[in-house]
Amino acid sequence: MYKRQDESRRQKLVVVEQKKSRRNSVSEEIGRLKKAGQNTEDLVLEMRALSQEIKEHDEEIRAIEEELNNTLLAIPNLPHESIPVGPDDSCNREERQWGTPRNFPFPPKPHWELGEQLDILDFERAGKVTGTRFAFYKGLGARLERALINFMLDIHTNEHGYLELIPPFMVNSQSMTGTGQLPKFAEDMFHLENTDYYLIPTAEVPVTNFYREEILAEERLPIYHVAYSPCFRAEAGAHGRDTRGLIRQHQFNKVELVKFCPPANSYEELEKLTANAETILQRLELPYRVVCLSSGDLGFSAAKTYDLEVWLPSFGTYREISSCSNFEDFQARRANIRFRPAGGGKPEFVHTLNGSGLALGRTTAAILENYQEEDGSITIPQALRPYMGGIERIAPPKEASS
RNA sequence: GGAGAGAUGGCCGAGUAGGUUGAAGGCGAUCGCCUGCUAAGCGAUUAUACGGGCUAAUACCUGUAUCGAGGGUUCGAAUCCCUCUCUCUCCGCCA
Repeated sequence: MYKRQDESRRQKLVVVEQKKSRRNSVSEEIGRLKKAGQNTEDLVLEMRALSQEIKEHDEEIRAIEEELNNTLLAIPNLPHESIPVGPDDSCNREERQWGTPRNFPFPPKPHWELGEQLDILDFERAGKVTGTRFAFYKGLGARLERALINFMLDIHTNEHGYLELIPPFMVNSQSMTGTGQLPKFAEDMFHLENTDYYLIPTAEVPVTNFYREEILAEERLPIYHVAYSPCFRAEAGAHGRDTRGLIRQHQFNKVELVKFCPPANSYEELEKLTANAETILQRLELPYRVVCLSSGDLGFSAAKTYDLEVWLPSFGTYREISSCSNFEDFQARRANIRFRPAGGGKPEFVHTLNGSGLALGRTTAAILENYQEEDGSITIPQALRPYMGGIERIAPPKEASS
């Protein structure tokens, strides 16, 4: 199908290019003849007809290319051979576990109850001010979220070698197409009326598109970027799922890791990127496991994905907190991001990777739940205390304030 | 938001009465020469993409396209017309 279209396009291209070649040379000839004062009427007439033909050919080719392009944009990426094959998440493969879920001598509360009792989260007023699936962070809750953002950014920039970017939080449709959100997933995003702008669902979009339409010198690779951004997701089709708490919001914060590298090392880079994200959970001493998504659970654009799942006591399960993927050249083709091989030669597509390092809302939820005490207070993880001005504990307010 | 100016090759910068301009000149870069070394000097080369041919080939030959983007006029457009985008200056506004 694709092959046939492509061949027909190429054939037509040859024909039209021959005609253009003739037009160019004859036009030049006409110029010369006119200068010499000779009659050129016949040639002009002939060229008029030829130009018309060329116009028709160009139109045909354009139509074929558009059709071809549409076909291409709707095709998902090919899964990597190392991932488990299966129809859905039941076939995902657990790679490893880290830490041991704490044994609570009391029934652990869900984070939204803790947050409301501590007066650091306010879902009700967010519902009034905006709507469902939004939250206010308040007092030490806001402080905790802010501390986590800085904590993550510092580790990734200082220890893991990522260069920080603060991206635009809106992007145009071309960028959304480049990373694979468009055209297929338009309903998952917030589109700004009367514009070509979308609120970003993840910093992956602006950061990956940073190098769109560029040819990078191979010496510059690999490129590592880390970016904090809020993320906006319409969560279409998620009615009734995770309706309470911070797990599934229309807006949440995230620190995102993005890599660009030559094809040869992209799987090595995926392991490193995943390990970088894991570091955050380890420093926060949050139990988690790493899962390799099966072919059926894999996203549209990814070739291989590791999910990091953090332990949430009130759920009694692990929940996704980071998703680390290798897109191979899928995004690079769409966004036309290439590199020139060190030895010279034709530009090749880079491989792109990204992963959350980490999603903030879920991290906050995990800290509240895993570090809760019987009286409803929260112990701040050791590693985070410098970012909290030395605060060790978030205690319930003496009197209910509002 | 109002008024004006502009967008040319890695960079700077020519080129508007449409016709060897893929594009002068300069800088930079590369190669060679020269020179005890360095500097200077001299010579040559110096865009990219996509096709076709020939191939071991990213080499070579050849075609097409590209002077912000898209469309139009014309036998022929960097040069004329329209639309859009972006940049700059002034005013207004604003964090």
